[in-house]
Amino acid sequence: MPQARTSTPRERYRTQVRAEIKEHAWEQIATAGASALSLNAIAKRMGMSGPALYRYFDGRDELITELIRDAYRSQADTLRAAAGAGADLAGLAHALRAWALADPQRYFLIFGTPVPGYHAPDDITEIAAETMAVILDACAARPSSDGVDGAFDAHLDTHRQWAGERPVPAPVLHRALSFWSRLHGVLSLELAGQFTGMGFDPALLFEAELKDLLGP
Amino acid sequence: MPQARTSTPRERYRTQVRAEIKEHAWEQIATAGASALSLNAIAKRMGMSGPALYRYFDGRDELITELIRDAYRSQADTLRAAAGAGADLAGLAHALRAWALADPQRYFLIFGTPVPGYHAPDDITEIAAETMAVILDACAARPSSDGVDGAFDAHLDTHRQWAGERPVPAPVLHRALSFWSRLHGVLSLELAGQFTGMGFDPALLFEAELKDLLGP
DNA sequence: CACTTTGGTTAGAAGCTATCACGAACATTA
DNA sequence: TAATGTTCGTGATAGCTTCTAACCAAAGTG
Repeated sequence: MPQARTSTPRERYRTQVRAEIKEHAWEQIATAGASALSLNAIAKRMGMSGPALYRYFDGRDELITELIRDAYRSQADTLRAAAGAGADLAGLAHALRAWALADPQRYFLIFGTPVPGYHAPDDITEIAAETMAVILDACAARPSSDGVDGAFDAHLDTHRQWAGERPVPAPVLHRALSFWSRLHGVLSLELAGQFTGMGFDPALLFEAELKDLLGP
Repeated sequence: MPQARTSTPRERYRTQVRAEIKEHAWEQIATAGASALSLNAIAKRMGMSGPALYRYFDGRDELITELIRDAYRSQADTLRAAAGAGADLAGLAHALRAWALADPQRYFLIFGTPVPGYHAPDDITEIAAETMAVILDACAARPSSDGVDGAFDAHLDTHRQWAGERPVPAPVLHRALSFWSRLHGVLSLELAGQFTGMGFDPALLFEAELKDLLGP
């Protein structure tokens, strides 16, 4: 059990209110999108008047940054939990898809349209690296041909600092990037509704891409 | 030559002003993103006061819808031009990438974060279908095994209304969807800056994905 | 020349973010 | 217990946004 002595009643209240604010923010984002997030609306729905929220967040940007942080953390936790439960690459893919479908706007908060001026804080890129680490480990666990066969593999062999200290062969790095980008391709198009009206089942396209990814 | 008699001076003025408004809108979108598009700022930069723009567009939504329409048209024209110049699937891929890199925010206007309430007008989906038609034709021009090999191919064989009347075999439909989703995967991640700081060249990942797509 | 349509203006309503100054509740210390 | 300091919430205000309404002038039309 964590030591509860260092948390004064005021701190507890503060963190509780912050959590409640984020709760309402998520609800609002899920229904109207991140661009329609209104501090005023959140405040009124919580029974207090506008400027009160500025006691808890420096402004709209800081709130959104915090939500982005939580989204990254949620994604990393989900994949880590799946990997911890013994999931292989296919299992990770399904976990990722379920996580994305559970809240599409949360997915787009991470992978959606970038705001030209915005630069994510360093700790966020660290959390993103954790997600990548889970994928990399799952890729390394799969048998693969060790030969460096393509120009990209040769390039990756000398540009691998994003993989940290892991001594994985270049084809594994390649597989991880393909895994990420292909699943993101299907998922983002599906979540954005680009497949609606086309008449086929996006889940089957996802499975087909995954099968091709893991296949021969 | 089109008959110029049906265009009165007033109509010419009107379309010219509309074009100028869209010009400024694109500039603003490219630098600050679509969410930061301000009718007021456009008006002031054009030397007239705010509400004047409402003579030309019903509101912000209609302007953005018009920009989205232009973006789709630009994409379709680009791909059609490439196909007309004899480009194969690889050529189309490179044309698409160049088009996306030329204006990332234009790409995200089409494929970026969807606004929950928004539904595109019918003519926009028609233009999107034109783009798909170009890709489908290029896919059909490639030699491919005719056997229906996967569950998804079987599914596509009975859910193919999105391909119109084209009598292409299911594997070709499958190839077109993979082409679209995989290239979108790499492109959107690159344009969103998800690869920055990782140290490898996104162009080479794009080439690797393309090669795998066209390969054996 | 008179009349209608069109383009532009200013004024204003309603909404948003964000800052400021003040009062009230709470916590801590003398 | 009393005094002091910190934190929370308020209303007022500035400045921005979209968008409507009322009005005026200019351009085209009978």
